[in-house]
Amino acid sequence: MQPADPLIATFHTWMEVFMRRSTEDFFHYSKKSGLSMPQIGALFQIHKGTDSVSDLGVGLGITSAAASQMLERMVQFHLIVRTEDPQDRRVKKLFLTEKGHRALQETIEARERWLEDLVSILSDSEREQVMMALNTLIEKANLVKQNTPQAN
Amino acid sequence: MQPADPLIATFHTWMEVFMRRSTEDFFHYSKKSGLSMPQIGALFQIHKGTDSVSDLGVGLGITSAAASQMLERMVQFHLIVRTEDPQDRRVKKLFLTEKGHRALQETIEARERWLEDLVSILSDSEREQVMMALNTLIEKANLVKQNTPQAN
DNA sequence: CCATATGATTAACTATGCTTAACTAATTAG
DNA sequence: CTAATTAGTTAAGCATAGTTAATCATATGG
Repeated sequence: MQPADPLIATFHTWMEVFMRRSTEDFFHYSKKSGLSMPQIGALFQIHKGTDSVSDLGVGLGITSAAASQMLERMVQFHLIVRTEDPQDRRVKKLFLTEKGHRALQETIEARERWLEDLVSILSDSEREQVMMALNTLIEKANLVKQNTPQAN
Repeated sequence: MQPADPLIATFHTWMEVFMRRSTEDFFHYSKKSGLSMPQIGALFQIHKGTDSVSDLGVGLGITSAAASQMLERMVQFHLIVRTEDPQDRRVKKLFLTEKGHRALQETIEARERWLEDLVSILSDSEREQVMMALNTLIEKANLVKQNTPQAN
């Protein structure tokens, strides 16, 4: 159960602290914005590049029927636009509207609010240390194998 | 909109990368486990120390009626136990069961799976750098003002 | 003791999110 | 041209999650 790698263990501790602080903000934002978690998930998927109804279903782990129904609501709320693909008219192309983009941005910002408080109490040398480590992580994250999209 | 502080900006980038990778895992776990997001939120709250029905409602941003109904289901699923407070018999004390603890642990682990891949491609010096930075963050996080629980 | 306040539950109702099954329209294969 | 496949939608039905309003039991203040 306990990870053997001390760095994994440290990440584990950090995640616990991090989740404890950000989850609450996240839920409260979700409530205030009127967006449900599945809807936020859909915004994320489309932001990530998913652009058809059935792919959205795969990304969210639901049937395409469910995806279609959820989309219908989100289109009505003007979070997403759904247009016909001229190449294959059976397919619907999905895009975030300006409102959809803004909503997604706000969910991210909601989780970051307390990070600002955390950053504000770091000394200059600590800031530099954290900055370098994060940049390392960001750089390396791009090298990690993508979640194989068609793997089931 | 764009944060002036470069460390905040770096955190922002890291969060975007991090969210992109972990949100999907999280949703899939939620599906597989049969736990809904509000239920996971409830487990988190109780793990955090919330131990009465109305406080849980406040923590989740819902009415105590809704909290009571959700608890009833979760008690039936043996995720939570609900006992009478002998001090004040109107109050119900809430605790996670062994099963509840395990479920919560798994939600955290689901988000960490890709972190293991990330850690595995770090060099020794990078590992040390990240380890030190995380320990700094963990230590400082405890000094940040708690989310004022009764602030509305 | 009685009135009031508090914590939790229940009832009635609504919306969302999901499923399966049936259907429509468009594409592709023969 | 027809048959089969694919993308998406619609319908029926169910569970979850939320609301407000009413109720019950326990505490508390006079």
